[in-house]
Amino acid sequence: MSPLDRSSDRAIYRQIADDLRADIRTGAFGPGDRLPSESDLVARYGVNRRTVQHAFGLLIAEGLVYSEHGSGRFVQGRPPVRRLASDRFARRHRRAGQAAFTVDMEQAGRVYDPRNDVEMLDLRVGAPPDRIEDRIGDGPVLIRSRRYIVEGLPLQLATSYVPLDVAEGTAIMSADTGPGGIYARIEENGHRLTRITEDVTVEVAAEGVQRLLRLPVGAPVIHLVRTAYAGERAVEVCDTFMNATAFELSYELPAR
Amino acid sequence: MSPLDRSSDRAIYRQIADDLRADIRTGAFGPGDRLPSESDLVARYGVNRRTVQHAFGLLIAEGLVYSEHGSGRFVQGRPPVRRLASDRFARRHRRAGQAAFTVDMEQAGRVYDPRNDVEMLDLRVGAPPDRIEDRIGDGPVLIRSRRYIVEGLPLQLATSYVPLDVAEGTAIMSADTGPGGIYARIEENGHRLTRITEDVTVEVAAEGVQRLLRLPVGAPVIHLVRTAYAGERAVEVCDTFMNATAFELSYELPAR
DNA sequence: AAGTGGTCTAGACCACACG
DNA sequence: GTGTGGTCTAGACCACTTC
Repeated sequence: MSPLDRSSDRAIYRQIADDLRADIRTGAFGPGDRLPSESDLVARYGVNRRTVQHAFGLLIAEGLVYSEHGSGRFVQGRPPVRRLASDRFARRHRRAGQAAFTVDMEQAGRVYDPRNDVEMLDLRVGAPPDRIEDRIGDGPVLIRSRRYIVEGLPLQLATSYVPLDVAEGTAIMSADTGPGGIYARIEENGHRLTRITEDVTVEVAAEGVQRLLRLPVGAPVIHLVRTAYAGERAVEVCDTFMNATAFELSYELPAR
Repeated sequence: MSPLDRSSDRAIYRQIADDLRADIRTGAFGPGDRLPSESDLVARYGVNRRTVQHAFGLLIAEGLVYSEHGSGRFVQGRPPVRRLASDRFARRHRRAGQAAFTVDMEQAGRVYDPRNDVEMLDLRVGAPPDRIEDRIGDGPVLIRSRRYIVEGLPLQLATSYVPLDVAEGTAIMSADTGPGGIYARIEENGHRLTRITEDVTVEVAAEGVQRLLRLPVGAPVIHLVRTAYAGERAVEVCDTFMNATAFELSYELPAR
């Protein structure tokens, strides 16, 4: 730890954040370690508690640290999962019985078991919300909301919308969609997928999302809307919120 | 404006943020409008100034509001630019003399002139940094750093690395790369592009990036690393930081 | 000069976690 | 109970913008 430079242009809270960041990067504090408490740092630097909190606010926003009320602040673990968009939907994976998320986690070397680590939040027939209706039409759809938990941390919320006539009579209607996931069932039902689009934005997590992903207030999330087409028809829209610090999205484009 | 509910579980600063957010969404304050000052809100809600600041902190993190020291806080304008990744590198655009960024801005209806709105930050021959060397090899490269300004706002920083033998003798070496941009010149020089990869992460802006993009402290940026291949060889790596609230990334994938 | 936001201090009450 | 972080108040000094 370096002493504070009170005469510096750099704000005190930033200097403290710099110190802690350096300690984490050099490995003085490893993943999962508890960082010094607010009162420790107040004593060490001779500053106010709010100033220490301000410093932690930065590190938390950076995804380097997380806070547990009543317990302490800890170094965030694992690096991002690389999500190979152009490979994860490959038919060969579906044939091998693997859904896309499982492919990602396996390639990232994470411990993930689709039988235990997916929570069904909602499963019903209904009308699509407005911004999904633009993509999939206004007929009745099957709505599947689920939360993916990896190594104890919720990484992703996904809500799939499938036109009822596409889903009906398949395992898409039930909690367990079977090997290869939704896309395998859609293709078995006679809709051969031709192309998939993904639209990616970065947003600050709304309150529901923030709570379900166990994120700090103000944390960014990746909002990804995927649309799968069979010919000209959209046969699935998947609305996904991902922990922004936990993923790297990887795409391959043709150079037409 | 609704009154505060002091007995609510919802923190005061969040209630104030909710109020202001609603006023912006309903259009009570439009793009570019100045919001009430801290002292206005202190008087209106009967809270401390720090609490008002905390509320603004959320709205700023959301990209809804920006702050000008000494002047006030203002409603952030324009919606995100949709960046059609699968189309923007199409050869037909290069043939038409348009670089990828120009294609995006034109499709988004933004006022942008590549002759005035690109600042060259760096243009030299050197060694690639480590994380780029992994992609492009350790030979000498041409390094081009530029900042893209749209309607007065810096939206993107991009640093291109091109192996010197690919760039030499072309307009890539000079400030103005000519119609169709770098990729047009690379292809003219005998390297036909075969594929492009893009790796996307979300990060909190480091200080240099934050200043150059005129972002608030702690703001998220999209970090996009694009690699262009001619056959097996990487002929350009472009390291890009984008204002995360200003872009929507749009991809199309084959359903192989 | 007056108004604005940026930062910092001092002190307080609360909710949550852990032993 | 004790320690932890979450929130709020009161007051202060500073830097920047505008008139």
